[in-house]
Amino acid sequence: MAGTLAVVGEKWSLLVLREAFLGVRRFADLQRNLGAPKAVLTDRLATLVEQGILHRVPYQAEGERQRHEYRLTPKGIDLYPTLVALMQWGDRYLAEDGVAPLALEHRGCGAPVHLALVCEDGHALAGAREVRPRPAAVSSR
Amino acid sequence: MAGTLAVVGEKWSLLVLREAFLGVRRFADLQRNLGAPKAVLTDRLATLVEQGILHRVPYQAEGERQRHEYRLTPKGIDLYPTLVALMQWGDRYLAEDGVAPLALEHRGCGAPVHLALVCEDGHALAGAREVRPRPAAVSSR
DNA sequence: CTCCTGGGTTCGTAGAACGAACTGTGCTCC
DNA sequence: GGAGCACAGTTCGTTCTACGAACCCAGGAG
Repeated sequence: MAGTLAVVGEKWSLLVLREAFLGVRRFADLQRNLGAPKAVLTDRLATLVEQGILHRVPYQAEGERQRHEYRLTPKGIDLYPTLVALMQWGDRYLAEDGVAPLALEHRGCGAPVHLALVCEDGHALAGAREVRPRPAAVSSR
Repeated sequence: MAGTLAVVGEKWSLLVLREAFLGVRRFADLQRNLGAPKAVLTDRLATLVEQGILHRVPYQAEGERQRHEYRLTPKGIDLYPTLVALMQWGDRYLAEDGVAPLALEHRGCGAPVHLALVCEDGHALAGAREVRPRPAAVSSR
């Protein structure tokens, strides 16, 4: 977990990924939506690419010169639950008007989507208190 | 989501919360386990308390003077899925020996626990691609 | 030829994190 | 009853990072 934070825990990384999940792929759009300094954004994108979370893809729009855009790799897509978890907590505790700014719905069935803790026997867990952490192997650290 | 990151996105906050979920409550233990500078830890604990995520509880161990410890509030406990999400991703992509350093099991049934995306009609979703984001109300932001 | 836009890089400054040293308080042990 | 110790901080000086503004370069449009 510390490792994950080392990879995506820097100030703008997760916000960049949120934009990526919303379909924003181009540098200028990211910069405008986030309001981050360009230098920082450049750096965050570079480390995300380096970590294999984003992929730099060249493309060419009609009547424009070649540019490149940033797309999520499968490794990046697997960060989705993390983003959803942050969103849900924010919706619950920080939504001023009681309305979440972004709703997630199941494509096709239309019902709202949320994260749940489940165990492999199929039980749904109510909360953290039903979970017991168990250290795997006794190693260093 | 940006709000959530503003609250718990600073460098050590989520690590402090991980320790809290593992039962570490005392300043010195946190400081030892995390290796963070004391000044930073003091600051992070103060803001977490201020945000209502931790609670500062005085206690008195036998034969010791009064001290205080930090406990999770319900608001803090609701951050559990976020922590689990980060953990799962780290286990999948960063575990060197292929073994997760910490397993979560369902108290009572013993089966491994993980996070799942579900919709309110009870369908389990395979991944981010089955989710459609829908902006709620068009406001200022 | 000049302007504009996308995607950067290069500054100087302001703020944050770091480690080490210091403070204070209530133990226990000699 | 004084010395030492552990816990919980605070203070201090240095280093690292973020920030905003300015600059650069390429290609297309006017």
